[in-house]
Amino acid sequence: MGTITKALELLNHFSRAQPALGLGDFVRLTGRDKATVHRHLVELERNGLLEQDPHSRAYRLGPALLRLSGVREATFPMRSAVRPIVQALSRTVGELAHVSLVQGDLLSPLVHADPLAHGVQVHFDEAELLPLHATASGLAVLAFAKPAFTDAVLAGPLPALTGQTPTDPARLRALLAEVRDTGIALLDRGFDAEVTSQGAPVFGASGQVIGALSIAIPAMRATADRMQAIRPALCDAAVRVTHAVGGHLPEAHAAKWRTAARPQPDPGGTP
Amino acid sequence: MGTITKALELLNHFSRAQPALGLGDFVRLTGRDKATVHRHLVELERNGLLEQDPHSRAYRLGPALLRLSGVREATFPMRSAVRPIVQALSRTVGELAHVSLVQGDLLSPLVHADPLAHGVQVHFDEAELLPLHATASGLAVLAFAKPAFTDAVLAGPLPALTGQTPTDPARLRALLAEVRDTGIALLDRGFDAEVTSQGAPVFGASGQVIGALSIAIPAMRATADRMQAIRPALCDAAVRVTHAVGGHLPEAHAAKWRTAARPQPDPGGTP
DNA sequence: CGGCTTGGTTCATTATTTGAACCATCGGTA
DNA sequence: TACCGATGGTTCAAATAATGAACCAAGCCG
Repeated sequence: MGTITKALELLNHFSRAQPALGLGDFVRLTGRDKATVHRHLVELERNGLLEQDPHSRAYRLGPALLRLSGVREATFPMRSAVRPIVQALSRTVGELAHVSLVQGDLLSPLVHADPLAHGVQVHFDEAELLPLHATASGLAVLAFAKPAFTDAVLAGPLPALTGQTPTDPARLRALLAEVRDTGIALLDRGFDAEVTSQGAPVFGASGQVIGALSIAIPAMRATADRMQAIRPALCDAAVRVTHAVGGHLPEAHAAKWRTAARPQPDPGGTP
Repeated sequence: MGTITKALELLNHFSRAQPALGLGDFVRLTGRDKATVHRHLVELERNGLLEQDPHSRAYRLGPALLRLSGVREATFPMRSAVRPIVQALSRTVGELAHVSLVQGDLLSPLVHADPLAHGVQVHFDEAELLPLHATASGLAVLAFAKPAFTDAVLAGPLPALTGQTPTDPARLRALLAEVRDTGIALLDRGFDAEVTSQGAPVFGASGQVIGALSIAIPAMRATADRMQAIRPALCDAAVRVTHAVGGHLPEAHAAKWRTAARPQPDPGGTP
């Protein structure tokens, strides 16, 4: 891993819950030497990616991020193109929906929409990076990613976040095969002990997976029927998101969703 | 200069006018070796700060910026706190106004507001970093910055952007003395041959300068009277911006503005 | 096909990052 | 006042990672 990555990874420790971190916090979080971390922090600050509170000496995300994200949205308005689709989906199914994009071997949230239709609601922090092996979004990505990428992820550490997180590579491969069949990933309480989610891949301009669109439901409301009922809307929205980001849906996938999205005609099995 | 800074400086070459750049472009812009630049680009991409178009192979700013800037604004809403003040100022004086913050030895725009009151209007690209020695904002900053900082900047290269750019350190120091006197910086056609601007410093929590609020006017409309007439509104807005960002206005400065902002009672000179 | 441009890779050389030990400062406490 | 423990920050020899000249590959154009 290069120095640049080591420094940039510091940025990923910020979240809504932890908007400011001190030198010591970073040392604990990264396990790196204090001097190293400090130099990285100073260099990030010099470039405006961080900002140091002159009194508490804690670091927070810097103003350059606003400037740069502004340029991106002004010239390549992916978030604003995707947001209405996610909002519409969230409204029609009455549950939390989000689009997240692959970043290294994690998923980085792009937008989420909260329908606020129920008293109990899945909580989503757009700042937190999501693991690939423990989320429906991640499975949707892994199932359609280049084999080399999937292999690399399955070879890496696969921490169990709940008692139900799939951590065995063999079991994960079986799950991925299912996802490839249906075009949709389903994961019950793999990331959070009280959440079930269902996701569909989102593709980029040359037909490669770039992320996923998912719906997260409190496990208590997530009956098999309900999950099935959601599918058509999910597939439809995933296609729209793919198009909104300038992506191209592989024909194989389009066909899959035309059938998979349809309510199962006969659970007993058809020829 | 560290490796991290070298890599992050690549991000500063993007703008609204140049939202995507190829490897060769960066090599030309930075003067660094192709291999080096390429590695930096790859590492920035891995961390989501850049994104590569799979077809054209050009790089553009990445989606991680959206996520990170979202966290910053959610937890430390500086931009949204400042925007209304800048908009109001822009509306009352009928000219372009902007707040920019110090970042290394440049200014990084935070917000700008366009009143759209005249046919001819100053154009402002929020993505472009501004030099300290050639802008009213920069002079406002240099005048009140720590001497070590000002010295370092004046010792560095001071490129002439127009025929009127002050590039002589001695002349710059004279200008800064004037700025310290009035609390306001005025610069005529130093950055753009057709623009005059006037700026006031913005202070941080411990009373140090962190940036400036400026008004930029097409030189043809910038009569001395008009520049003078603008001052009270500019000072007032700068105080509000300082407070909005959680900053503290040094008492010396507050006093200065109370007098400087008032229309000059007698141009002939008073005791 | 050959020449030109652009993106990307290799590997010996070189400069930069690294980290253990050290210093400074703050807040609390006797 | 002196002491203590925490926290942020700095130094300099040792080790590792960054560098760039030369090279390869793919697309484009006549």
